[in-house]
Amino acid sequence: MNDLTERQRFLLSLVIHEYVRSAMPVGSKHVVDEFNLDMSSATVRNDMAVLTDMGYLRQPHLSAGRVPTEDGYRLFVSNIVQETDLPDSTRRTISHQFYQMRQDVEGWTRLAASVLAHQSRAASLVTAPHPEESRFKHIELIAARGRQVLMVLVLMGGEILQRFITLDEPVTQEQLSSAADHFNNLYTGRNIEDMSSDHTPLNTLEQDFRKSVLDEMESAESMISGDVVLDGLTNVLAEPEFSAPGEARRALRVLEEKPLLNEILSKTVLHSHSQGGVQVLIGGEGIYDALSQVSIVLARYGTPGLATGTLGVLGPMRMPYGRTISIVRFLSSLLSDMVNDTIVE
Amino acid sequence: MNDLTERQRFLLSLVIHEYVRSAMPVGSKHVVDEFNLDMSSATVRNDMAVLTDMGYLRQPHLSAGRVPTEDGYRLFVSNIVQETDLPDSTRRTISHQFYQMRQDVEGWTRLAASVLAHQSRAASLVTAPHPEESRFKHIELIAARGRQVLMVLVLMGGEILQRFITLDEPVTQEQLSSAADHFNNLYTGRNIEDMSSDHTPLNTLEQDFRKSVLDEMESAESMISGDVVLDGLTNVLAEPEFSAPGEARRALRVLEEKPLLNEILSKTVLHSHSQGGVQVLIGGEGIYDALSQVSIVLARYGTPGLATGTLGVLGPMRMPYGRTISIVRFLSSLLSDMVNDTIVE
DNA sequence: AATTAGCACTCGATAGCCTTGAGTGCTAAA
DNA sequence: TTTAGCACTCAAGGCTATCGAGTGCTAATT
Repeated sequence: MNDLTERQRFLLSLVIHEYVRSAMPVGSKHVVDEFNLDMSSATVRNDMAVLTDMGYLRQPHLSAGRVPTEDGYRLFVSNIVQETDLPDSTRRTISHQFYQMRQDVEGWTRLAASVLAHQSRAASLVTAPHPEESRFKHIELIAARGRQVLMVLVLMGGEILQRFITLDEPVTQEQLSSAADHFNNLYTGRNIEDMSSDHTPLNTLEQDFRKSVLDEMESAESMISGDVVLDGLTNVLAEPEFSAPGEARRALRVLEEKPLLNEILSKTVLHSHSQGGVQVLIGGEGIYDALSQVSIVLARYGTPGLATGTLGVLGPMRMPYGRTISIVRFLSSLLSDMVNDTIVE
Repeated sequence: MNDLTERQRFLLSLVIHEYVRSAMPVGSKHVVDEFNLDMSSATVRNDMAVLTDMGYLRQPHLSAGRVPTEDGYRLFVSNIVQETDLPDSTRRTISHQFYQMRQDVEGWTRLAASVLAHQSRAASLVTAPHPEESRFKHIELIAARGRQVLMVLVLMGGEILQRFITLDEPVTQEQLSSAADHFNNLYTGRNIEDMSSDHTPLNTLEQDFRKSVLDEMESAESMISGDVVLDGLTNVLAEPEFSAPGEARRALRVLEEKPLLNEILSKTVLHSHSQGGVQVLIGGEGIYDALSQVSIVLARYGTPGLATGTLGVLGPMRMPYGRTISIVRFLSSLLSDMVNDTIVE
């Protein structure tokens, strides 16, 4: 496939491996020596010339070794790379950490981000699980100071929304509790549409709250992902490609600019090269300038239709893809299990 | 004070201003020209020699200009600097942003971090408001899948804790609701001690939950601060002192390593140089190696005894202290007002 | 036909050397 | 006490020479 001989693809993978390891252009002789190849450097040279012509390799300077191009990485990831499985002991350790966290939903995302960052030695991002459809589970109304009320809204799936509401006139906790009870009896299990079309008579206070509840549920539904938890940003700073002034900044900025990040998280599902559920976005793909030096390995987790989230890793394009993909896949399935085991329905 | 003449202190402040601006060693002639001083460079030179002898300035190389030392910055911050107030228009814009966020408690900390980062052009950190004492306000028990129960615990002050609990046997939502009601009647407004010494008879299920509630409240109380929200990490990467390989990493790592960060947040209240409520930690103060290149400007906000949080800025030691202190102070008072206006009690 | 040895060539990186100039400390005059 | 004057220091920048890893091409070898 792709007009490449088996040997050329093999050599491409060797060059990528070596470049990932050393971060320096890889020469023909170097490859032969390093991997004890049973051919001469001239042979390698010829094939490398072909790979360069085809756009998979590139020479930084005319007299230096070869470096993989974006296309080279892409070919490698989609056709050549094989995942390097995590050692069993590591898998067990991680599973155990999550088991101990099973009680603390908020802790999951933080733990996932932390584990991803450590294992991949890159920056990680994890969004909390988020239901695709907002369905009412439970409401609690709590009197705060003055005419303020704290509304705590629990959705099917376990998501908790909280919001302050300022009323026109003060009310008692009893009135609030009664309104909450009323809602809980009326709406539990129903989605926005259901609730909108319901015309059970409500008193003025309740009508106010009903509007707030619907508002909140709608904004929850339209949100693609909840908070993004980041970790390991400093890992990226250790990479040599980001020692040039401004490069590190450009790369990490992607993670701090929420609009851009959200766009990438939502679009990437379509645009990128998939590896059985794990998405790999290599170097901006000509679309995102800010990503020109980095790659992102992403996966969704959870149960489609119910609650899903996204998790992934951002690192230099010069990244150990086999290993990273394997880590992301493992954590994705682990988190899916967590979500499924404890989902509120 | 401090054996320094008025002029020497004045010159120190000029050198710091100029160094903060240019990031380059400041020479005697440069100071005279830049600020149109009515004295000769030789005079400045003499005073700068004195300041150097006293340890407030330093020469990177024997033939270059002067750079402030940690002690120099400290003297400057504690005796010389005057705050540069934010323009009224900026203050109003910020106040308005917070006003629009008034309903969304979780949004406060994020907004505060974002504003801090933008205004100070450095990295910012904000912890959510956290009550010093855990007092029970409300509990909600929600059946999840299998024998799992989602416990939602609201504390006085508005903090919401959520946790999954696995029971030995399945129970109905009715049983859960009844237990929750019981707790709400029994414990509202009471603290841990109160609750521990209460011996109202409870059924087995309720005893289990009571233990979980107390556990959770205790761990909330012992937590010094909630989640730390970070923003603007990439701002720091633009600073020239962090272009040296590894320096940026060392500086930002402080923010990613939670144990270290927590230690600093808690200890700093005592150890550092205060500016009327705003704490300034300059260059690790010989204690924290990781901070040797950076300064942190911190303030607590909220109401002591009720709920408090911490917010601040981390930037290069070469930082516009007057401006930064003023920003931190402004946001601290703004957040304090927010907390006081909407506190749940 | 594919592989390999041989070779001339390219060009970034490193080292050495020189010049430049901003900044210094000191001394003597104002 | 301040300032003018001056000799001195030393990093930074420019120039040149050398080095060597790596290349592409051609001709010989398998």
